[in-house]
Amino acid sequence: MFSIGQLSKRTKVKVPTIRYYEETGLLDAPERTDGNQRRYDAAGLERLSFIKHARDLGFSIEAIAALIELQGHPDRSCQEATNIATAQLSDVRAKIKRLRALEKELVRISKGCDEDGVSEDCYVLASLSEHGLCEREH
Amino acid sequence: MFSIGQLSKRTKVKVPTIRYYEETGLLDAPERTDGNQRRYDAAGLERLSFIKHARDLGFSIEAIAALIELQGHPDRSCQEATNIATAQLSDVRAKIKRLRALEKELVRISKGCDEDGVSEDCYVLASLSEHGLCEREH
DNA sequence: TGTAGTGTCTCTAGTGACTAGAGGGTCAAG
DNA sequence: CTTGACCCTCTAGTCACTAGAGACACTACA
Repeated sequence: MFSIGQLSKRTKVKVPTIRYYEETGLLDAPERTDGNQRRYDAAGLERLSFIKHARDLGFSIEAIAALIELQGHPDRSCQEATNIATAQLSDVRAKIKRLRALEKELVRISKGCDEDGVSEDCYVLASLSEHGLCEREH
Repeated sequence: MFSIGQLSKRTKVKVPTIRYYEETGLLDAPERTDGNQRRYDAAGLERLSFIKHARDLGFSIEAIAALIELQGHPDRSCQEATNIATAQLSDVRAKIKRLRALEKELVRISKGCDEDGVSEDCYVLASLSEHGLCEREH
């Protein structure tokens, strides 16, 4: 049995975050000592590791709740779990796409003035003022 | 002079967001009609367009406040504005890098089971349970 | 058994950048 | 002068936590 602090160290999830997961129902409420402190078993550790891993991959709490729900239903697990993962993947890809557009624009903007010290019309500021200076939508 | 709704339409910034910008000091409080409604002039429109554009490029409110501050100081504008833009650029690049790692991992995970319908050990769920199945850190 | 020090408890409030809703007042056209 | 669209302030909610206060529990050592 682990205390919340030990669980925190093993999973690298902070103590208040663990309590937050419990509050939101992602994590089952564990047993308590006589003094009202939480004591976790191996199942709690496993569950929290799962959550941590999914969060690291950017899944929302909601998506994780759905995945956990599926763990209890092996009959319909695989396809639905894959769907959730695929949705997460397109989300990530959309974000990448958008960020790459921003990257290009920012490169263009910041190249404008940094070469010859002070110019009276700052290209960065001018670019932000006039959308017309942009090469594409963002 | 524009009402807040007209300003909203022109800039595509929602009305409550405009009020929020005013509240946080990003936007100057405009004149009011006798009936206490906001009336904006061209300067207000320009300022809000600037903010919108910078937000679209992912600058934080804090960074935008700094950029606005610089607009009043042309003597030290350029270098500092470029620094802010460059910081934003590295931020964007860091995010892209991380997302690309996630993308790879998600591709790997979701390829695991979607081919032959139902399998009793869902690879998606298994992958999330065991970090050891991952190819790299994320 | 006492005590010191670390860990844990609950509760409230704060983060960033908004968004939603209630309950009212104002403006402009017809 | 009424109708309907617009606007006002204020509070509370979003997501996924994070921070802090004030109190209580556990453990190791003397």
